[in-house]
Amino acid sequence: MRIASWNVNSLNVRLPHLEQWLRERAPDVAALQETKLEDSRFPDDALAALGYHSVFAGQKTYNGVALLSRMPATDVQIGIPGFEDEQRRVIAATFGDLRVVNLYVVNGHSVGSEKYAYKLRWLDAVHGWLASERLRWPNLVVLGDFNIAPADRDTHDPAIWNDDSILTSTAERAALRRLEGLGLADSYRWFSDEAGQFSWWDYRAAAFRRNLGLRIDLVLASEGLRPRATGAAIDREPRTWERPSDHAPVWLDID
DNA sequence: ATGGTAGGGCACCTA
Repeated sequence: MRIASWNVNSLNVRLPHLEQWLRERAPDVAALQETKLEDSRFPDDALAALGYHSVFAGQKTYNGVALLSRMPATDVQIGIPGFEDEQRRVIAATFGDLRVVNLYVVNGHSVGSEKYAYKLRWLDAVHGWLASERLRWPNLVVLGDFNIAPADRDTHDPAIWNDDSILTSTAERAALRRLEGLGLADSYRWFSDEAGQFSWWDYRAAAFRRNLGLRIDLVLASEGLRPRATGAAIDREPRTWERPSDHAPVWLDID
């Protein structure tokens, strides 16, 4: 079973990319972020033609998340329970014995900004919710665009991406570690200790060609899934296509 | 190099 995540940065623009990628990589579950589409415009018919069910929570212009799956979703949850938020950043659903939580974590703009405070508040609310999800579901996968690079080896330059930089600051990394403290592991690290493996590259300054990136798209999995895990990947190929998303798809394969 | 590029939507905001 392949569980994937991809920040598509506008599904309106990236639908052809997504269709090709679904055909080639055949994920069983795909979590999408930054769909930037109102629900009435979600291309569920086109995705159904490829054999995927869709559940989604979108809005105009910004944010938007979706879960595509071979089997229908049950127990769909949109948003963080008890946390008022107009921004569509969270959708969760159950597929068989697996609970899947798709997150588009707040970017945060810059350390100390209002958006940064919102990011930390939002992550705190996610932590509280996931603590109960973790008890309810032994097989829990929390994946998406975390907008946090877990460690220095997940950045192209730790001098730039330091304790005071957005996406790598001390408080952001502490929030990520708190989520991991619930018994969730960065599953990519079950398979690779390599530095310089990135999932996002800025559109500017030829960052992809120069591999100036960050690994901020993560698949956290409950420790009980580790014996079932058979591989993890960052799929750089769609980043080489014409008019790409700035993010690469990532995935975890489990038996 | 406080720039650079991309998406949405038509003036800037977000990333």
